[in-house]
Amino acid sequence: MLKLTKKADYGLMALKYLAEHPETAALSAKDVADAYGIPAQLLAKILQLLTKHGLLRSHAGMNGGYALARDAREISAYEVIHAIDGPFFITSCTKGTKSCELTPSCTIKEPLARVNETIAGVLKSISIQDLAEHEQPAARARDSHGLVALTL
Amino acid sequence: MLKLTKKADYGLMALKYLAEHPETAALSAKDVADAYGIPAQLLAKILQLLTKHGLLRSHAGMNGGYALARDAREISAYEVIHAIDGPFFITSCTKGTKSCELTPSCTIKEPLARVNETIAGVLKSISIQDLAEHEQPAARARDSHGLVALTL
DNA sequence: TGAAATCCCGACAGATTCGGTCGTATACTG
DNA sequence: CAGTATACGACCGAATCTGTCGGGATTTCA
Repeated sequence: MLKLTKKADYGLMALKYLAEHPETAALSAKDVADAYGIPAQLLAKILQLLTKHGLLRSHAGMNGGYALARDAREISAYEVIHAIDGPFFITSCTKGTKSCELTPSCTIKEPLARVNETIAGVLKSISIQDLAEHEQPAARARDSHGLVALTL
Repeated sequence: MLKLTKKADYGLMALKYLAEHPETAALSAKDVADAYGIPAQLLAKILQLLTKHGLLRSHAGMNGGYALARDAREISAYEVIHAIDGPFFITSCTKGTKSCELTPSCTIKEPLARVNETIAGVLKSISIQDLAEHEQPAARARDSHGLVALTL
């Protein structure tokens, strides 16, 4: 399936929202949740995670809330996803650095590890800022799907 | 998480195994399952799926089994994953062509749809043959992670 | 023709993960 | 002190995933 969890989605949406409102010092979890109609308490936990990973700065109390810890250009989608869903590996057997113990003959994961890196690279190349500028940059001379090339 | 299901892993492993044994006319699900120590009945169902999607040809009876329906070079990892896990979308809200009804304000998915295409493109560029030749082609003048570029 | 091997397929149970809620504690503001 | 907000752990229901079971159909071979 290869799909993001809803939490990661929510996290990206929230950061995008924060990036779009740089004028306000901080936005509460509830503000953002209401803006998108997502469960406030769930979003709160997500934002707490992002704070713990240094992507956001939080402030309790009245007029408190969350703000980007860095420029939107300096926060990649990869960081967000990684902070929320943890490290991802395309092969289900890969856990940390060790190969799969269960099926020692799993020779598939070595080539897929490279795919993994490629995907991670793509995600790293996308910043929150990119998401915020959702005015699509129009198909400026690009082929079918962005630029894809993999030196396998 | 962004990870393949075990089924998809098994499917890729099985196809790779078939690609590595072109001399035999057909291999039974049990043969392949034993080779990798994976549940035979589960693998059988996976191979049936792949057959239904035209990636394998099956033959019942003694000395029956499965064989690649095409040259290993002509079967992409994308097809395998797609056949087993169904269409994948990186954003959890994307269902078919319709936008997410739940959160109509989900503006995140448009940029991510492009990431999705990129990933699909990478997966399409990898053939079963590539997996079978797991002698790594050595880092032949490649930067950090294959070639990554995305015209967002 | 009958037995063995093999594919085919639907149903189902167990485990895991995910989404979401609740309750409580803590921190800041005024 | 009262109100607003984050912080965090426990928990539950739902969905998904993994794996198993059982019965059937097809082919080969003796």
